[in-house]
Formats: sequence, C-alpha cells, structure tokens
Amino acid sequence: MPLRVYNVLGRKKEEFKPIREGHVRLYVCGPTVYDHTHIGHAKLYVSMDIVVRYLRYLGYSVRYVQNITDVGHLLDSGEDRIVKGVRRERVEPMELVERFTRYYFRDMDALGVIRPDISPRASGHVPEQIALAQTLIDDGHAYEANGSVYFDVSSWPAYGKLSGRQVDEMESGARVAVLGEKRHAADFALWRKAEPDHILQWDSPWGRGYPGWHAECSAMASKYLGQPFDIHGGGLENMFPHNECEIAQSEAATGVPFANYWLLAGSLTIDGVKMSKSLGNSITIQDALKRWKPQVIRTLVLSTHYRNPLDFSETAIQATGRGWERINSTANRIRQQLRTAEEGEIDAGFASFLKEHRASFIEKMNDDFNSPAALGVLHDATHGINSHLSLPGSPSRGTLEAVDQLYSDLAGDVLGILTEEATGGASAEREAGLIELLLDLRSKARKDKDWVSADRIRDGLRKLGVAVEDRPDGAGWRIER
RNA sequence: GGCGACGUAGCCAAGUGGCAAGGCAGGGGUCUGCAAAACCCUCAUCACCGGUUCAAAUCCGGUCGUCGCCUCCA
Repeated sequence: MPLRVYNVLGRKKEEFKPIREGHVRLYVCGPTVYDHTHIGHAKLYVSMDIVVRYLRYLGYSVRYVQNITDVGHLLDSGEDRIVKGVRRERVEPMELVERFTRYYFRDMDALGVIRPDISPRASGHVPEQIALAQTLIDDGHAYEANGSVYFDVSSWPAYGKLSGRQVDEMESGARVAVLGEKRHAADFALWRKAEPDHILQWDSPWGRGYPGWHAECSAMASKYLGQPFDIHGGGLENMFPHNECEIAQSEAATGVPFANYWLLAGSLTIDGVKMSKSLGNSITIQDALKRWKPQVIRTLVLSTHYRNPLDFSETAIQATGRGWERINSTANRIRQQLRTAEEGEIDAGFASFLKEHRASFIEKMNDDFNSPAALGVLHDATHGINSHLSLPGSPSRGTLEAVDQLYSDLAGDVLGILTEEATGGASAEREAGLIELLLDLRSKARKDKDWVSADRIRDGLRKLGVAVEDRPDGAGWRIER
C-alpha cells in the first residue's frame, strides 16, 4: 500500500506523489525566536520530524526547509514581538534572536528532532520579500497605501480555499481590526511602514518599513524549494490567516500552485485548556526535560495522531512513560544479549513474525503517518518478542540480530524513541562492560548464596540508576534514569 | 456571532459499514533467595435521540458537551 496523506487542501486523504520521483521538498513554518520554546513547539516539530524521518525511511531524498522568524510581527498591543523580548532581556535585537535561535536548536536537538536542511532567517531575506510585494503590485494584486503595501483580497477569488473561509463572512466579523488605509478588511500587509522608533526596519521602494507577517514563508519557501513544492507543514491554528495568506500571495505572484500537500498538526492543551503565556500554564521544553526523558516526551506526542489535539497532563505522560519502558528495555536487553550470543540461525516462524510486524508498522505509517497505531504494532511485537525470549534456552545470534534490526529501524530511526544504550556508542559500550563485570561478580555471589554481597551490588547499581533484573538465563540490566 | 475539529473501558488512544488494536491502571496466576522485570489469564457494544442498511462506533438528521481558530503564541 502506498503512502497516503491527509491533504488539508481538499480535506481528504490522497496518495502521496512527489513532483520529482524519489525527492520530497518540504517546508514547515518555524518559530519566532523571542522567547523559550515550549512543549507546544515540541508537539508540532516532533510531529513533523516523524514525517521527515518516515519519508527518509521510505527511501525519499528529503529537503526540509524551516524558517526562523526573527523580524518580529506585532502583538495585540501593537508591540513588536522581538522588541518585547529585547526589552525583557535588555539586549540588541540581533543578539536576542541569535540567543533564542540557539536555544531553539538546543531544545530540538535534545528532543531528537532532526534539524532542517535549511533554516533561513527572515531578516536575511528582506530583499526577496520586497520583490514579492513589488511583483504583486505590478500584477495588480497589491496596492501601496501610506508607505505600507497590502494584498488586495478582492483580486484573488481563490482566497479562502485552504481554510474554507469566505471573505464576506469575515467582513461581518467585528473583531477584524480595520485599518483606514486598507481597501477591504481582509486585505493583509505585505509590507508595513515603520514608525521612526521601530527598532527593526529596512529601506524599501515605499520608504522605511518591515515585512508583513506572511511574506517570509512565501519568499523563502520558493527560494529554496521552488514552486510548486511538495509538502507544506505547520500547526492547524495557523491555517488562517497565515497559511491562507501564504497561498494567496505566492500563487498570485507566480501563477502556479504554492504547495501540493498541506499537512497541519493539531495543537496542544494542558489539562484540557489551551497553553498560553497569558494563562501562565506554559511549560518550557527545558522544564519538561528536567522531569521526563526526551524519548518519553516524543512517545507522548506520537501516541496521538498528529492531526488530533494532544492534552498534556501528569497522568498522561506517566502512563506513556511506563508503556515506553517496555519497548525500550526490551530493545536494550536484546543489545546486551547480542554481546555474548552464540552463533545460530533465526527460527523461521519467528522470522516471519518479525516480518509481519514490520509490514504492519509500515502499513499504519503509510496511512497518513498513523503513529499511535504504529506504536501499537511495536507494543504487539514487543509482546511477542518477550514471549519468544522467555522460552527456555538462549536465543541465537540470528534471532537477536533480527530483533535488534527491527527496533533500530522502526523505534530508533523512524520514531526516534530509543535511548542511547540501545543504539550503542563508545562510552555506552564501556559503561555496559563495567556493569556486566559487576553482574559477573554478583552472579558468583549468588551461586555461593552470599546474599549480602549480591544485594550490595544490586542496591549500589540501583542508586546509580541501573536496575538489575534476574532472568532464567542470567542477570540483565537497564538504565532507569 | 462565523468557521472547523472532536466526544470509544477508571485514564490515554487506534479503528470511517461486517464479530471493538494497543498502552497505563485494576484483578487472578507463573517464575524468583528476596526484589524487579517478563510471561499467562482477565477487564467496553463506542455522548444521547431518531433514520438508512441484511449489517453502523463507522453513513444521514437532530440534541447535548468539550476544544481550537477568527486576535499574539505552533
């Protein structure tokens, strides 16, 4: 079964067909870097990370572009977001955005989110955004008014095709701030005139100003991916107006489609309510990482379909953590046993069990990246693997290698939820060797019924975060924290 | 007010016409020096009402409820 994705543009699942065979060009709206990243970002970018990882698993060559918004954009109060951060942190604007850009990457790295191939900064693409506005003016889709440039929604009948909104409906909405210089309430800024004290401003054909808040994505996506490109990802809450405006201005400027598939992720709530700084229930990724393993945070995100909302709660993440532990500890145990396994082929029946589960995992992921169902397959597989391994006798090297391959491909490469000790590394190897040396000593003590020594080793290891587990075929261990 | 999504066991969550995946928690066992882990067994007619159908959690209509967006955050 081929990969099918739910395309928000058209609101239905479609078979995914890239423009160029074997290649996928993907754009995802990135963060505004004026404050710390929070778990809402984690939900969105882990979701998109899975899309990228899975496409690569399928063999596609993916070019992933994600912007860094460092030019501000206005808050409700009329204040520029970057300016707000500058005031709070008492630094230069570029110092602020550099700082939070680094924090963003640091946090995403910690969560195992693979970096985009290109992370273009909006501030570095002002000429491209000016050119976009100019093209739209030249073609009659935009107009200049009092030093600002607005997109003329009435010139583009397709406006609203992504969100399903009608311009007329919005006009009646009393909450749309109507600027006197705009011809239509729904017209949006491509370029804004800057007041003299506005910190971030550039020269333009219309005087000093700064880009409108949708321009950067259009300009940078087409610059690095061409147009049309394959997939545009982002958060559902940005469908309107942001994504809608991107489409309108990009398609009006070029006459060709912007992106073929729109994949939008559901948002995150905390204990049932929206997370927002004003409500004071915002959790930064740094704080979350102090309490939970990054792999557990990822697993929580994956346990809900990316298009659905995720409710983050203490009970939810704890339950996820325990379930995750089963998969991770089994994967680790396989790694350990592989070190001392005896040569031997895999049993044919068990080989086909693994093969079926891999196929089933792929089938779920092919259905619009159904990670919760795929995770279910992994749990099923783990169940069967543990059953098989609890049979008398030591598993052969062939068996262990096949299981290790399954975990490493699906739980490791695609979902990114395995811990370090399951994936190797020089330091991990040494640590494992030391632990196993101690377990050797303990095994000798147990044989001599020297329970005091045996328990001293077990308790000592536990204090270091290593849990010892006795099994019929010898003692195993796993990292608990 | 407008647009949209959702409502499946104590909790989380797949499933879009044909006997309701999976995880957590709970109950009962096995193994074990003790412990932990693992294994075995067990635990739901799908918000409500009406309709279509041989057959509906799945389709249609209505009711109630929750959430999101329309305005800064992803």
